[in-house]
Amino acid sequence: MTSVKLNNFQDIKSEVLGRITTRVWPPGELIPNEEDLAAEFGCSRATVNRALRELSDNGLLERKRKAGTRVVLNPVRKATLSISIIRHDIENRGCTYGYVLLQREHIIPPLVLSKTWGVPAKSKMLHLKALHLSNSVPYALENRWINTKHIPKALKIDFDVQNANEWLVQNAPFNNGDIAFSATNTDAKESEYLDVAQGAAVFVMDRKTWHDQAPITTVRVLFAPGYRMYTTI
Amino acid sequence: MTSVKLNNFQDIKSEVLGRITTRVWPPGELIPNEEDLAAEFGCSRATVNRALRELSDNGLLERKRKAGTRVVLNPVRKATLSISIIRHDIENRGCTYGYVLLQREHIIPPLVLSKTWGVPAKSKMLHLKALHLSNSVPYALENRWINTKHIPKALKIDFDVQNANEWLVQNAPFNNGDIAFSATNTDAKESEYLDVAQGAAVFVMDRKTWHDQAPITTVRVLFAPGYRMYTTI
DNA sequence: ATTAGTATTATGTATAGACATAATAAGAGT
DNA sequence: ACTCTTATTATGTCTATACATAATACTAAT
Repeated sequence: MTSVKLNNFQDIKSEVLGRITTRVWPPGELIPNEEDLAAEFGCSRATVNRALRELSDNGLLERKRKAGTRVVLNPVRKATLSISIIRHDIENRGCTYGYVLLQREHIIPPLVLSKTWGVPAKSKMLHLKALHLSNSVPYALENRWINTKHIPKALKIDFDVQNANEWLVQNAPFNNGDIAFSATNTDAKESEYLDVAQGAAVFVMDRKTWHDQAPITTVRVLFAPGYRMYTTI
Repeated sequence: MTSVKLNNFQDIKSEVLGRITTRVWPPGELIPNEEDLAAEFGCSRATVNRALRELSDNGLLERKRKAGTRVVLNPVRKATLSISIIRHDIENRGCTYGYVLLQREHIIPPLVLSKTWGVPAKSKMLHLKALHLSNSVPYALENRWINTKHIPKALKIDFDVQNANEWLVQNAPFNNGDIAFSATNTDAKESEYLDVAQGAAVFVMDRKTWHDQAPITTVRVLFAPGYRMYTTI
């Protein structure tokens, strides 16, 4: 019964969202097709298309050619989270960032790693351990492997002064990667570095990145207790 | 030098992505405007616009009217993660889902909660504790508060047989919410429910949802050790 | 010089029309 | 019945054009 003319896709998005949440169009229901909605809203089909496409991207609608658009039965809400550079996280909170390289070695990695990356078992990789500090307090402990076969330049960089994370971002672009988040109890060494009691629960991020098929780097970051990763739906 | 005609926005996206990653357009650089790119790629401006808009949504480009489009200096990669219903997570792995209600009470919540939600301090809320099982093994422990002022129906539901998560999804729609992920050591009770050693590190999700301004529910879920949340960049 | 007003520019979005494509339904042939 | 072909339908996308809007640069008036 909205005879109001909706002129932009944002308005249409929220109108449609409203009908979903107020169950005018309940879960599983087939909604009118784009042409009909365009007629109802007094706009073009392209505008309706964009609104519905974005809602579909957000996981609220399911769209299939010929079959039409229906409200998702079990809305799998999609949240986007920004994986930023640790220094930015810290500085955005008004704290001063600090960085310490704990360890650097060019060695043959554990078999698990060369296996999962599909690189020869005997080829060396660059292994770095570093600590990120916020106001001189341990913030995150980073354990990184760099594929020097693909990024030989990395061997010449002095990671004592240059943060590996930031150097890689600038010098070793990647186009795909995967991330896993989990929790773990710190072992003796980790708790020492992070200055917490052994066994303290810490938030963990494991990330692997590739450029096309070539592995770039894999990193495991343990965030000091109290760390929270936020997002909105 | 690509004299190949790119006819769809996907091709243009990957071409532009390629130029970013191979540093033809290095971080911080201003790239040609949409019209010029359209001419180069032999397509219309609308097509270029969509490609660039999506790359901007992914956090790779920064676009400003009049100023133009430039490659982001510190690419804050954006990962989208799907917050699904726990039962789906379990069933998707081919396991059988189980659910046990541990506790149900209609009580005045802790002051912190009524404060952050802006509800009267003396008004009761529905408090539920439940355990999600995968193949009869504890998978996640859920601690939930439901705003019965806004969802009075919830008081009449038998959450012994009906999973609160799923009932709410179907009956109490929300249009915004926020989520935080963290890690914590289990206390005595939690470790008992999850059948793990006390102090075990567990992955935690805290979620609050609203419908417009009205708070719907807040839930804290502790996932049994070993849980990992995945996403890709 | 400072301010107010105007022009310029690149992105943001809408529109009408066209064709492509996936999924389904209907019909024809064996 | 069964398979193959042919419509039909709704979404997916492209095009050309138009105007809106934010941010900047330029210009005239005080």
